[in-house]
Amino acid sequence: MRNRGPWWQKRLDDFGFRSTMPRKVIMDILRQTMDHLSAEDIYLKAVNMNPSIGLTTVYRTLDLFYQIGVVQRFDFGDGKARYELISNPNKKEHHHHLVCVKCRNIIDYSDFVHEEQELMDKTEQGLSQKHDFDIFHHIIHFYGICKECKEIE
Amino acid sequence: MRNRGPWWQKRLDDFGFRSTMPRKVIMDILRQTMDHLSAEDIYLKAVNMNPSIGLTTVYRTLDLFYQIGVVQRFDFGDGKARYELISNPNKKEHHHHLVCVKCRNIIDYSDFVHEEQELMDKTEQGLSQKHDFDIFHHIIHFYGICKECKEIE
DNA sequence: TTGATAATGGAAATCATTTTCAATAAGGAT
DNA sequence: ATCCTTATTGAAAATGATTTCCATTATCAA
Repeated sequence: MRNRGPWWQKRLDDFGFRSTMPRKVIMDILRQTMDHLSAEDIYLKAVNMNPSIGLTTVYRTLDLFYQIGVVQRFDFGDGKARYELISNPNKKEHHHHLVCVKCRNIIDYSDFVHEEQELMDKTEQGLSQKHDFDIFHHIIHFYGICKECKEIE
Repeated sequence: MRNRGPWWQKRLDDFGFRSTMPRKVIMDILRQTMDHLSAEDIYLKAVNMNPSIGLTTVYRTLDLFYQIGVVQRFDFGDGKARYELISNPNKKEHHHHLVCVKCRNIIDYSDFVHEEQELMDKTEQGLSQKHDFDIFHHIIHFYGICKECKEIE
């Protein structure tokens, strides 16, 4: 039975991967949060839903999801990878991140994205040509101190 | 004897840190390259210059340099931190990175930086206000495939 | 229902980085 | 120049995230 269910299941199928219980559980977890979860965060939630799921599988699954373009993977500088679902595969909804270097909280923002997008497109084109480099995507992170951490001290 | 030598030595001194042999060696290495070296890259070069230098010291020194604002630290997604000297502490010469996801090579670019800077300043201001967030710096990385890797296949 | 094999989980391995701790060396005071 | 305090060092062990190994299990096309 081919190409049934939600888009990410179709994508698994298209790539010849199976639609297994751990993959469904991990996908559910990703869909139910706005946070930027680490592999271990996800593992803890997954075990809660089905104790038989192993940490190894979580790592493997997240990597698989990353490879087939179902999640984005970020590194915010705390030594662990963090994952975010790509909710709509067609229009890559563009947002970037504010990272608090104190509490390590991450704020998504999508303001200024329009002007930004223009400049970024222009920059990408220019860079592609100048360096003969095929650009797939870019990331922008702002680092600083968040409201709460400012107030604390 | 205070505040002698190059700016980074002054900075060490201002922070009350000593100017030791390993620190000098590591600084020399950083000044002699345009590459984005990992701790181990630097360790290998350092041992070449003075076999008594230990890997631990390299990690510690790089972290120290980072803390006092002498180097920048980057993560390009290959699981190891990479370091770049801040050549002039006053005018933070702004450049960003093109990262080849195949060969992991990194190209610095400083084109488009002027327009980019304007937009980034504007964005920083807007975000700071909206989220009451003090922004210190930002990073922009472009990911893609470099010229050489395209030609290979 | 079955059979080939993709996927799994647990344990052990790996890799970058950090911690511990006793020995050493930088640099202000003498 | 020498002494003395203590920051700094190097080696080994510890840590933490992620990966590999491998025997068992589960998915899905036939």
